[in-house]
Amino acid sequence: MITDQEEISRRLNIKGYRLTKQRLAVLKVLQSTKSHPDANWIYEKVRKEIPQVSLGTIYRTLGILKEAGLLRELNYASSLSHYDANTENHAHVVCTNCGRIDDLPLSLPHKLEVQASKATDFLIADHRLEFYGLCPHCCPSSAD
Amino acid sequence: MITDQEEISRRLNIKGYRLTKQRLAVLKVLQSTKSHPDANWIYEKVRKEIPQVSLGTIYRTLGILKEAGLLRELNYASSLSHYDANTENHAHVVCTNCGRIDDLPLSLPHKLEVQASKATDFLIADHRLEFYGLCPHCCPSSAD
DNA sequence: TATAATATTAGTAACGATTATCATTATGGT
DNA sequence: ACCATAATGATAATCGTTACTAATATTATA
Ligand SMILES: [Mn+2]
Ligand SMILES: [Mn+2]
Ligand SMILES: [Zn+2]
Ligand SMILES: [Zn+2]
Repeated sequence: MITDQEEISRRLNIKGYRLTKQRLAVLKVLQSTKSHPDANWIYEKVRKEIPQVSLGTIYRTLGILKEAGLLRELNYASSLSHYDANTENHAHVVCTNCGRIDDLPLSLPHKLEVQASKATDFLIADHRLEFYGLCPHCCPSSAD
Repeated sequence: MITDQEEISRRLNIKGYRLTKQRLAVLKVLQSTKSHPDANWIYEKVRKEIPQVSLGTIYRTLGILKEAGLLRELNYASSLSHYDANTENHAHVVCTNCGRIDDLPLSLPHKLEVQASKATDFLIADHRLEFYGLCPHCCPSSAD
């Protein structure tokens, strides 16, 4: 998670973008949660600080921050996108019932990345590892 | 890939669905390709056999076949869903430039599944492993 | 500091993939 | 054949996301 404002600005500048208060606000909001929120959730939070901000700006900003490598976009079957300020490679668990997304302190062994590179003629740059199941609240056999 | 018609019918019946010619046609089309197509591609193919079929039926059918475990739905950042008749757990490589999706003959080590189960209180049922990069056609350094 | 060039924004309209609705048709069981 | 129910085709509606545009802010230049 990149929190240094100079570094944030630098990363945006590389791609030809400026650091505006809207962009910083979006990133701060995303960095303040562990919940992998969607664009609308971020919009509602940013509005508290910048009431006249528009949802279009949120989407535009999320795209730009992603391009600058300051966040990641996650999306799941037939649903909307979720965003994650943690740009380190890490796995997720997704509840197939309620949509809750948690981090998993787990990364793909380097060996597997190498194996993948060898098995294809694609030039691999990135990967995603996700587990699906039921969270404690949605698990029927649990008395939680 | 489940090709036996009795088995297809059985799997649908378990979920309370019948095997209709539209449903069989959709599954056959999907099973005939390795390209992980989207709903519209499937629609165009099915139309050749059943000209009056509607796109709504394609979507409805894909949902039902998925529920019956006869196909998988894949989707990627801010894009439409793609479908895969191979329901075995296997990894994919996705070209971030042109969208091409290839299979990777690679599966997640069981050890990692166990590790994931231990690291969370979710009840894990499934997972997805994907690599992102550039296919040979989109790779600038390649003279292909 | 004025001025010009450019980037960003808010507001809103448009888009497009997916879902829902509903009248009609097909299917399966008696 | 009759009935109950499931599935279809046609079409309308939904909704997340993008595109457009005029106004505003920022940066570069003189
Ligand atoms: Mn995360
Ligand atoms: Mn596949
Ligand atoms: Zn849940
Ligand atoms: Zn490509």
